[in-house]
Amino acid sequence: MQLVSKMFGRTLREAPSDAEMACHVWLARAGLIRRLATGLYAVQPMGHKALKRIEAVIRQEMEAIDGQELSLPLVQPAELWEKSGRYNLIGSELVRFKDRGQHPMVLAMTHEEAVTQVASEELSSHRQLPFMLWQFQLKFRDEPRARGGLIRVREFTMKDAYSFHKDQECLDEYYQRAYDAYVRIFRRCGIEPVIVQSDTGIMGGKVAHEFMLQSPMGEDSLILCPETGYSANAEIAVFAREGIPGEELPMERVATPGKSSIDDVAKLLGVEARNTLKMVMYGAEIGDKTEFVAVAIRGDLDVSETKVKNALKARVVFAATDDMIRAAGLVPGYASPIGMKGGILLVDLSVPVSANLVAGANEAGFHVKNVNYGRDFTVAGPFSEPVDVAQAAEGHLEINGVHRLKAVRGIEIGNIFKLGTKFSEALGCTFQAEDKTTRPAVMGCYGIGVGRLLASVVEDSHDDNGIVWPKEVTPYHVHLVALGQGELLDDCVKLAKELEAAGFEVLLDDRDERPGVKFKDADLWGIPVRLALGGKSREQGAFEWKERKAGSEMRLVKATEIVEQVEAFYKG
RNA sequence: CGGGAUGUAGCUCAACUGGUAGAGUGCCUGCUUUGGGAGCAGGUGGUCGCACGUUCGAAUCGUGUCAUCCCGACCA
Repeated sequence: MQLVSKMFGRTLREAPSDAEMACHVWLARAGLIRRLATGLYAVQPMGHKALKRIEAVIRQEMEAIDGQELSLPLVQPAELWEKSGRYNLIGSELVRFKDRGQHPMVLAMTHEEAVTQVASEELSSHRQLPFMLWQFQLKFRDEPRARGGLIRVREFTMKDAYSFHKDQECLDEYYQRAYDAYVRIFRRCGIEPVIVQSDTGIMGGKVAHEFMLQSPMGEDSLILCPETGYSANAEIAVFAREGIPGEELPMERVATPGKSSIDDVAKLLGVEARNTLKMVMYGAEIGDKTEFVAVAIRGDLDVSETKVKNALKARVVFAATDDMIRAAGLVPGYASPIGMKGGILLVDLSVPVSANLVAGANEAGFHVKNVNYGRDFTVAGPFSEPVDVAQAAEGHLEINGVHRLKAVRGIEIGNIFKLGTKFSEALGCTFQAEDKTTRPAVMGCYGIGVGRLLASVVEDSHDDNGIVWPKEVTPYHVHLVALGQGELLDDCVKLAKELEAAGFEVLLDDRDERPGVKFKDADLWGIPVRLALGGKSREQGAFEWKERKAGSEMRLVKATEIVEQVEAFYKG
């Protein structure tokens, strides 16, 4: 048993001033985490216990889908990352350094390279496939912006799993098993995940899902359609454009002095934002070239940079500078697709279905009315037709044009990804197939940030007084509160030993403190079952049984029946 | 990397117009108290982030720097 009087870590009466999110406040106030530096946290003993419970759940589920646990190094030779092409692809979030022999090294931010390298050394025959390797391992990502306590940190433990298959079909089948295992993991942690399709980027994969905790504090925007079941991260969500039909009118140049924003222009001309055409300009690194890219999109929509990046197969897109814009013959604030010279012009699907838009005139202080796609301009560059580069939002039509989409926020707590053969090809992870050909393994990867999941559990399960642990991940099963010393405390120790003999972990508050202090701390720590022993209950040979969850009533339970009832509670 | 803000006791925060450091809480001691963060008394605890400058004198003004937080950009 853990005696509170001896437990390292104390509770705080007030939240640290840097705590914004509820999970950060309660983890800090309960003494489970302490900040060491930006994005770097110490997890104190009680927090560590909860982490280990979460890991145990994950380990069970990984074993249930035939995963084999291993351990790969955090420090890796840069060479490995050069082989996969990510050494130069990834920016400064990848920490690079040299060891004493001046060899370039990195701190791994994920382990695809290492696991593929290791697999390639063992794999030779299709008979060995499929297999799945996984680990709990540190990752280091020098995030430009850590936030939310454990929600977004720089160093963290991730459960990362990698599966290897002889073909796509086998991967597809396994992917579904991993998907189901993920649902079980989160439910056992008390979270009902929202599952969305997610960006696969240029990593070579085609299908990926993110598991989200729905929360207004989430960093991601999710698009859901309750009627059709469609769900996707907003950055890739598809939707039907509502057109603006009309007979094409002659273009007309109008003065709009000092009005360069969509809202200002629309107001001045007495039209809606949806009747305008806006140009959003980017620089894009494609291959080893930097290209100027202009996106023409209807004024009521926002550009999804993820979609732009994917459409262009670009590594990076960034906001274009005024110089780049002028070099393409465009006037910042009054840019128009008509008269653009050079570069790539992407046109969103919203543009061709909308008649007589107001666009810039490529001349400061002027716009042009009644601009129509096809008649007045078309796409330029590698694309022959308009593409989907708009960000979906609340109220848009789902792709079939029948139902309205909903938007919610979410915290990403896990992802699964059909990687394909990108890494196995790059690192030579091949095998001999039945037909004697040599083929690269088809891979999938599956990640869960353990610390972020811990924080998400708390974010999802707390009240005004502290944490409310779900049964499966609570750091202790029973919190015994001794409201006195001497024989009364002896009785508590006796019960604690009985509970431990039955396999439960017990926290015993043996401090010589007033009851109020103990109850306040009990609420902060949030152990599901609190058993208090005071003078009155002791006379009746009973403990006061109080559950942490909302609305539970206190009741007396005879000391002799406690173990049985705790067993029933945790089985139920 | 842009925009905004903040750095004073372990924690949360005060300190006017420049005059030499405060409260609450925590921690230690004693007495009283003992069912929802007790009361009284005494005590502990700070190079006012750091550097330079202005000044007779700087927590306070200026410059620089570092750190932290928020918004955005970024996020295999």
